[in-house]
Amino acid sequence: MVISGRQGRKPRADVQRNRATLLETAQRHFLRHGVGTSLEAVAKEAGVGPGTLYRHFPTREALLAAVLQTRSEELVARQADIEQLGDPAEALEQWLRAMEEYFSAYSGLPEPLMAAARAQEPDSPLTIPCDILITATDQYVRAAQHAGHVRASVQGYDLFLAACSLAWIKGNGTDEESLGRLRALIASGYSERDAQA
Amino acid sequence: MVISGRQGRKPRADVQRNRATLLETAQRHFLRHGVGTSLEAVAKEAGVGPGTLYRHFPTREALLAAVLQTRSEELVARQADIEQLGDPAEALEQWLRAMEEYFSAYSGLPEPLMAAARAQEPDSPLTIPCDILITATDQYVRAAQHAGHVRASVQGYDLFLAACSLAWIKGNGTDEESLGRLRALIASGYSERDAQA
DNA sequence: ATTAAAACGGATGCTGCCTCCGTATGTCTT
DNA sequence: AAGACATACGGAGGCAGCATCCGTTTTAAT
Repeated sequence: MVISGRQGRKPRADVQRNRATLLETAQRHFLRHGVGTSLEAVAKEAGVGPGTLYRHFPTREALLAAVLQTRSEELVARQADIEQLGDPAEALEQWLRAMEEYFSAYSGLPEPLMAAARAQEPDSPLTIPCDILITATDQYVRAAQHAGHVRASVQGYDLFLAACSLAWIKGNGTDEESLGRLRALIASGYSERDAQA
Repeated sequence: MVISGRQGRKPRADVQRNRATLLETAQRHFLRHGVGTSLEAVAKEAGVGPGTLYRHFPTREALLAAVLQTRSEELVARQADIEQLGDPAEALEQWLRAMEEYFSAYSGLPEPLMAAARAQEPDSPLTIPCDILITATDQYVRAAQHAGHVRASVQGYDLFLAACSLAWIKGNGTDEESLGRLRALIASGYSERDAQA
């Protein structure tokens, strides 16, 4: 019996090449046509057959998760920026904006995110990334609560849902004005009323 | 040339019968399988061909609008209840809940509602119903503002969006607890801070 | 009963999903 | 360098749903 970590053979070169091309093409199509875009079209434009696409990414969600993975560096970068500023309330707000923008990148993204977030069993490739985001949100929330800026009843998960919703609304074409008002409304909703810096 | 209002002929009996059967069947399918259910299946179960369905309701949205129409009596009834209570803040809150429940009736309903709400040109059969709801919301908002219970910056449209979002979240399977917290957060967001009854 | 308008319904063409397997490609061995 | 073997490729094909079109049937009027 062989230890599973040991590989008897170098992986083939075309595998990684195809995977990279597929990811790149998928990202473009998701950007242009939303998350529901035709996977056949992606495969065709990537110059591979449908079978190859499905072997690399068995489901649409798997492909989506892989594309998001490559894009997650943005979020990490913004986290670094956010940690710079000392104000926990400001940090929370910026983090929520960062998530919202991340979620708005492709139209139709919030739906699968929500579906993955509620799942306990990681039955979706998006579940783990979602949990990471929720945990991160919860940390920002706790910090702001500790500083007396955010109501005690608020949970990170709640604000994750809120960010998802805002992204969903934005993706459905609502004007930036109404969106801004709603965002402010939510912010005012989670803020502690007599908060003073 | 005949005045368009005058009908030369009694409408055929099967027309109305089919229409009624289709609406009834569609409602059941929307309830069970969501708004995205197969229209072919609806037609088959209603005992008509696909052509008949599409003649009566040229698009999925048209069918949806017609189904919602029959269900709108609920909302009207709740409006009557709401007008009973004198408190405008309470009235607004109950109205928002009523809309949220109405929107949650079929999974996948919030999406087309949002799409119809933002459209200026009534290019969708849902646009007019949506506008009615938004206007009604605005009236509840104004009354509550006048009584000093709601912040001046809030608009009816904003809370319509909020109700849509809550319904969307609920439809995606979020537990009732988180949903309740989010609802409270929103309520606290639009309320005037120093409001006293 | 006849006629003509109006509605029916299903065959049809299309797109997209996903799988399966014969074939091609790349890697290791000698 | 060449053969052998594993691995990946790709596209044909089956399936489901959408939306349309037109020959046929049903219905109301005469």
